[in-house]
Parts: sequence; C-alpha cells; structure tokens
Amino acid sequence: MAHKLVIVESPAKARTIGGYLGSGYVVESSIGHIRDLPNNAADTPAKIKDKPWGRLAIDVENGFEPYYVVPRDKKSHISKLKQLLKDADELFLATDEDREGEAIAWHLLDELKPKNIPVKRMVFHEITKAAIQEAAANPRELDMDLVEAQETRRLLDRLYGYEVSPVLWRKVMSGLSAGRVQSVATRLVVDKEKERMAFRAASYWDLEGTFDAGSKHDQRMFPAKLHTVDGTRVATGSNFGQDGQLKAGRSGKADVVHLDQRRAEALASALADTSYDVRSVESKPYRRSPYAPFRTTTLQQEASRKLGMSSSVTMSVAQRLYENGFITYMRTDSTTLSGNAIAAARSQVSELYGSEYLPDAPRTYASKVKNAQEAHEAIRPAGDSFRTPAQTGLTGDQFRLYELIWMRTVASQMKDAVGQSVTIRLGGAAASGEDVVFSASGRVITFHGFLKAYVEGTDDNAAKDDQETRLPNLAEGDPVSAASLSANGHETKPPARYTEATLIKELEDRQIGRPSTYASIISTILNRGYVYKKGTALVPAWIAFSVTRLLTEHFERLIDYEFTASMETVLDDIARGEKDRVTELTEFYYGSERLQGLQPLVTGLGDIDARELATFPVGSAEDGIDLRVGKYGPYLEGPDDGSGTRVRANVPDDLPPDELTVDKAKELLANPAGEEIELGTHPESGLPVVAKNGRFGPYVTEVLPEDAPKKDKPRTGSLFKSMSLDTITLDDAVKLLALPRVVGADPESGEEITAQNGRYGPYLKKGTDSRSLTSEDQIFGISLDEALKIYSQPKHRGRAAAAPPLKELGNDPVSGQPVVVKAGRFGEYVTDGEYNATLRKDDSVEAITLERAAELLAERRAKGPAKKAAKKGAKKTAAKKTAKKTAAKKTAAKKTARKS
DNA sequence: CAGTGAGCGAGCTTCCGCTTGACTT
Repeated sequence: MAHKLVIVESPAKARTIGGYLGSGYVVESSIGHIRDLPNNAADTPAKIKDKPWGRLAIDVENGFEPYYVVPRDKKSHISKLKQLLKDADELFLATDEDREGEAIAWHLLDELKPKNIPVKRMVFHEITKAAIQEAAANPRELDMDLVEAQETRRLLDRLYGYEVSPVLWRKVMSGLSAGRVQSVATRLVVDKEKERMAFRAASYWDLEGTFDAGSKHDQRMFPAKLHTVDGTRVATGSNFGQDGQLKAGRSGKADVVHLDQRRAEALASALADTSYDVRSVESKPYRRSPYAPFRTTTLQQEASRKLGMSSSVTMSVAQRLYENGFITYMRTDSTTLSGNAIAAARSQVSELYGSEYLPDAPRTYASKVKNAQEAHEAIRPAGDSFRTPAQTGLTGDQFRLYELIWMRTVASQMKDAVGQSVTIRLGGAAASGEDVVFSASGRVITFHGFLKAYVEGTDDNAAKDDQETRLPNLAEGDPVSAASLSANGHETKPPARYTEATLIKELEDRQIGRPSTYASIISTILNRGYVYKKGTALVPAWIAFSVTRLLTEHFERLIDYEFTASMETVLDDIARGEKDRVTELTEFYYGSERLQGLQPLVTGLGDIDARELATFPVGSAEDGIDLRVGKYGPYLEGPDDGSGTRVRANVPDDLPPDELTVDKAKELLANPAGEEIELGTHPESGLPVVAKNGRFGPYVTEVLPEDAPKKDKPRTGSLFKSMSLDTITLDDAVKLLALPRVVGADPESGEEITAQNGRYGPYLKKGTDSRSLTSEDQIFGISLDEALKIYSQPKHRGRAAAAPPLKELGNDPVSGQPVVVKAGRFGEYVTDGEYNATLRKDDSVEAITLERAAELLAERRAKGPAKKAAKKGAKKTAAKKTAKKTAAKKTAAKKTARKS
C-alpha cells in the first residue's frame, strides 16, 4: 500500500513523530548526514585519486566542485531508504531547519533520486502533536541558497584543515592537525597560559574585624573590612593589574592607599582602643530573575560544576535520556520552550511550590547566542506534563542529570527572588590620628521565588545567588565596638585556566563550534596532545605553543578569534542569495587584492625555520636558557658557555608551562640526567650504574666521575625488549654493559665473532660481515657452533626462512605467481614475488581474499617497478621507528622515577 | 638527548557537523 515517506535526522525523533502522524505515513531517519567528502585515500573515488586536488576531493581548478561519497557504514541505510521510497507516493524531507539540516535534505534528494512523486520540505521547531501536524500540512520547497551556504562552510573547513595540517606535519610533528575550530580553541588555552606566565602577583594588606552591635540585637556580631583611611579607599585585589602594579585611577595616578604589612599592623594596634559609630546604612532592593532553560553549553557547564561530569559524559548521559523519551533533544542552541512545555512547567510550579511562586504571565527567553539556528527547543523534560525525578525510576547519572534539567526548567517559570542588600559603614579614629571607615555588606532574601527550586553553580568563589548574610538592624549614629581586629596579607591571583566547561562557553560566545561539536572539540585538542587535564583545568602542552606560534605568524587571519564570526556573516549573505559560493571560496583559497589566499600561503612556506619555531626563551636573554620542543618532548638548553655544546635537560611532561620559571629551569639544568634510576655500583669498574630513557629507548650506563677527561665516554647498553626500567637489576645492567660478547673465533680466518644489539636488533659481527639473530637472548646464549652455522649460510636465505608467509592466497591472475601475505617492517603486505602491496586500513589478514590481493597488486603494478630507495629514506624510517618505541616506554620510566 | 651494521614494500596522518549503533570486554 502506498504511503508518504517522512525522513527526519534522528531515529528517536522518527519514533515520536510516527506516533503523531499515524497511518498513511512512514517516518524514517537519515541518522545525520548521509554523504560527505571522503575522509582519506581509501574512501576517495579512483577517478579523482590521481588529480592534483584528489586529496581534497574538491576540484579547486573548476568551481570548487566537491566529490561526495556515501560512507561505508551508511550504504545499507541508504538502500533501506530507497526501498521505502519505492512504495511511497510522496516524500517529506523533514530534517532540522538549519543550515546542516537543509543540506542533509538536499543530499537525500540527490542520492535517493525519487521519480515522479512530489517532494516537499517539512520543518518544525518542537516535537508536539500540533506542531508536527501543522508542519505536515504546510510544507515548503528546498532552500538551495541555504544549501549553498552549508557547502561553502563544508568546503572551507576541508580546505583549511587539509591544507594547513600537512604544514604542521612537515614543520612540527607528523599526525598533528589544524582547523578553523580546534586551532582557535588551542590558541585560547595557550594565550591564557601566556597571561599566567606574564602575571606578576601583588601583595596587599587589609584589616578585618568582627564587630559587636550590642546585646539588644539578635544578630549581634558581624564581620567588616577596612574600607577607607582618611577618606581614601584601601587597595584590594581589583586595584592591581596583571603586572602586579596598582592600576591608575581617574586622576592618572593610583587613587587608593596601598597597605603593606608594617602599615597594616601599625594601624591595627593604633585601633586597639577605638570605638566606632555607624556612619551610614544604605539599603537597596535585591532582585534576581530565573536562569533561562538549558541549551547544550549551559547544560555542560552546570553538569560540570554540580555533578562533576565532563562534557562528553554529560552528552552521552543526555543521549540516553533522549533516546528513552525522558528529555527533549540535547544538541541545541535554543532556550525556547514550546507552549506545552511552558504549561507543564507552570502546572508543576503551582503544584509543588504554590501559586504564589507562579508569575501571572509565562516567561519567555530570547536567545543570547549570536548565530543561534534555533532548530530545536531548549533541553527540558519530554512530554506535555513533566515527570518529577522520583516518578522516572531513573538511577545514577541519568537520574542526577534529569533532576538538574527538570529543576532548571521548572525554575525558569517561577517568580523572581527579591530581598534587600544592605551596606553599613562604621567610622572611628585611630590613636595615630587617622580616620578609618569599615564596611559590612549583607543580603536578606524576603521571597526566594525560583531560588527555591534552582541555584546556579559558580566557577570561581563568587557568592551564590541564594547566599544570605544577615547584619544587625543598625541606624546611623549607633555605637559599635570591635570585638576583634586583625591585619591580613593577600596576594593577587593569576587568571584561572580554562576548564572544559569554561572553554566551551568562551567558544560559544565567540560563535565558534556548534552544539553537536563542543564535546568533541575538547576531545580533539586532548587527543592531539595540544592540551592535557590537570584536575579539571586545561593546561597547554609545549607543542601547542609551537603550533599556535606557526599559525599566528604565518596564518594570522585563519587563527584570528574573529575568523569564524566573519565567515558566518558571509554564509548568511550566501543563504540570502546575496553572495555566491564560488566567488567566496576562490577568494579564500587563491586570494584577492584585499586578502591573501590559503593556497599561495601554504606553497610558499618552505623557509619556515622549524628549529626557531620550537624555541622559547625562558627568563631574559641574559639567562640564556631556551625551552625547545623536540620530537621526544620538551627539553631545556642551558647558556652557551663557549664549549660548543649547551647543557640539556628534560622537562617533565606534566610540568605546566607557567611553572617553568627561570629558577625551576636552572634546577632542572643542574641535574641534566633527568629521570634516572640508580642500580648500584659496578663490581669491576666501581662506577655507579644507572638506567634511563634516551633517544633510542631505555638503556643503562655507567656514570663517570666529574673530573674524568671529556673524551672519556661511559659504556652504555640498550635494554632488551624483554626488560623494562621498572624491573632492571644491577646484574642485568652489568651483562648489558659487557656487550659486545665475544662468541669465539672463526677457526678458518681466526677472526673474532661477537654478538650484540644494534639498530636493527640483535646481530653477529665478524669483521665487516654481519648476520641478524632472531632473538635478543641469543646475544648471551648463542654458541660458537651455532654462530658458525649461521655464517655458513648465505645472507639472504637465512632471512627469508625467518619470515614464513602468514597466509597463502593462490595464484595472481595477472602474473600467475603465488600470492602470499607477509608481515613486514611497515605492517602486513601481499606479494607475488615481484611486487609488494601493503594492506590498507580496512583489510585484515583474516578477511583478505585473492581478489582483494590481486586488486592491491594491480594498483601497485600501475605505479611501476619498485624504486631503489635512497639511503636517506631508509635512515629516516629507522629513526622514526625508534622514536615510537621511546615514546611508548616513557610512561613506564616515569612511574619508576616516582616510586623511588 | 646514547651512536651501533644491512639492503630493501611505504602509505598515512588531517577538517567540521549531522547522527547512532557496531564492535569488544
């Protein structure tokens, strides 16, 4: 039977809407985007692979034509949609009403190719029966200008990410990434750390006292702080700048009095016998309105403050609540509640708190988000009447998050909190002649309103909205005495580091990122190693300083904090049909008279000095200390003493950049050995033996006395793979230091045969003739006979025998040669004896067939015969391998260092 | 950043925004 096919983005939404539309409609979901630019070479269509722009999948030479593909995991879903479309007599594209949703609708149309049936665009902003039925009755056409705007966004992000990232691979480190969003997020964290590094603390003193209003007051004792001395304000933290100096006042000079310890204490003793009277009582009404209902970012912030959840945990708990029908959609930038939701919230207010807490008219909340697309409602309990947390039967994190959402939603429809704020000034005369004024502040809330249901958390130690401080009911002229008085020292604090939640807030304020990506932005900068977490604080790694420096020096416009906001302006113009995609992308990529293009910028970067980029002076030029970001992590270089070599020392990975002061750097340089483990004294040489981590992995070495001649080199030996810095003993070390071991002499030539470990693993050496060994244990265990046997065989055969094929597949249809799978230095590969082809990411030894192997070999053959690799290339590869090993072992070494 | 000798398969990394299972333990 024929039906109308409705396609929405989310399966959970499809279920709900299916119920509202009834029979005659089949509601399915697209599960997000159904097509995209290919991710990597494996997904790129063969016909564009060899184009100069194949890697981008955008024909930058012809109108920025994109080449979209349906990702592997979406193919079966597309078939399912096509199947449903066969029996449909009408198609409703009901994806979200925002830029991405419009694009998904167009991709669906372009991919499903419905024939001879009407296609309508259907939109709604809330999932209620009335809204859905109205949307079905009033469809519109696809907005191609909006689709163009989305494509511009998508292509610009691809060009930015896939052109700039390779610059980082060449100049900083392989595997890094740059992008419109992540690079700015990283920059925010780096810039904050720079502020902290430049920060100079100021110290200031003040007087704090407890005052006594007398026995006729219920609230007798209350605290007050010194406010003025002879009519001049006493300096507090906010009077100091980041440089530790007093900020200038209106007159151009500081118009406050800065108390130091001596003066504060002198004043305190001069006030020992002072009596005070009330100089003024100022009372102001206090009023606070409820917070808007949750959107993604505010939910993430509050879940972090109140429940200690990371942004990704918050989102996955919310996802489960959404899928099970407890809350509305959790990725939204809207604070709007549907009419049904307002009614539900209001009825719960009167039910739970009484009608005196209910405002006469419903409250509405305008969006504070600048580029809000408002495709969804605010995040709220689902349904036309809300379940209280107890009624849900939820437990654990889901219960706590639901409770938070429920409370916030209900509170948003409650009355303001009102009360009084009171400031009391007390005056007195010091024995030394000064006139002093103390100040006390209080707050009394007379009607709690929404605060009864919900109080927002704070990131710093600001007073909470519902906090009350009661003061005695004093009048001007009343006498007051000081019960106690003390001089206290304070220091100004550097600006706080970002947390996940405050960074996300900052990004939202700057219109960077979208609700669906905030949590993953954090994951990206954590995974790339740009940032790490120390408690909840986000600390930048030194490599983030290098990357941010490269981008700010060479891609200034792209990493500008305003870049995304100005892009949004252009996209809006395109969406209104006032600008066009190709013109904008051409300007972005190739440049124009007023703007430098990305492409000429990237190709002209050969002369970036990678070494300089990774060098950061510590302290002043006189200190001569540099921090450098190397392949193996950050290290310090001491002053050049003219010897030609500078002292080097590792910087612990978890030392925050703002703690690397000149003193700390000198301390690290004084012990350049870094993390080393003392194993004992060598029984023969009498020298101390230590184990440490080096460029080529963990090793043991003797420590020469300080007065030893410089040309003396200590003996060293790499640990075997079977050993670790955690478990190495002095005995092991002595054995390793004794290498190479003399196995014996060749009876024919008399040449000595030795066994040792080298760059390519364990091997035997006889003069210039070397042979690999299969295991490290053979270095200690192999006998002369066995060694001679190895030497009796030609070099190559021994190696081939050592690596039998992992799998035999049969004969190649082209060459007729047997095809086998082997494990090689670069991973698993197939070979027909002449050509070798590495298995791709999606291939496996278990799953590979002869057909697939033949395909890979055919591709390989097309590239021509194997080139003889240059010596340089081979060396580089080997160094890379070692580097990986080093990194892997580094953590192990650290653990040991801590234990001891 | 410790320095130790071959002879030979490189291919991939990466963006931002939509959205869920599919995997394993």
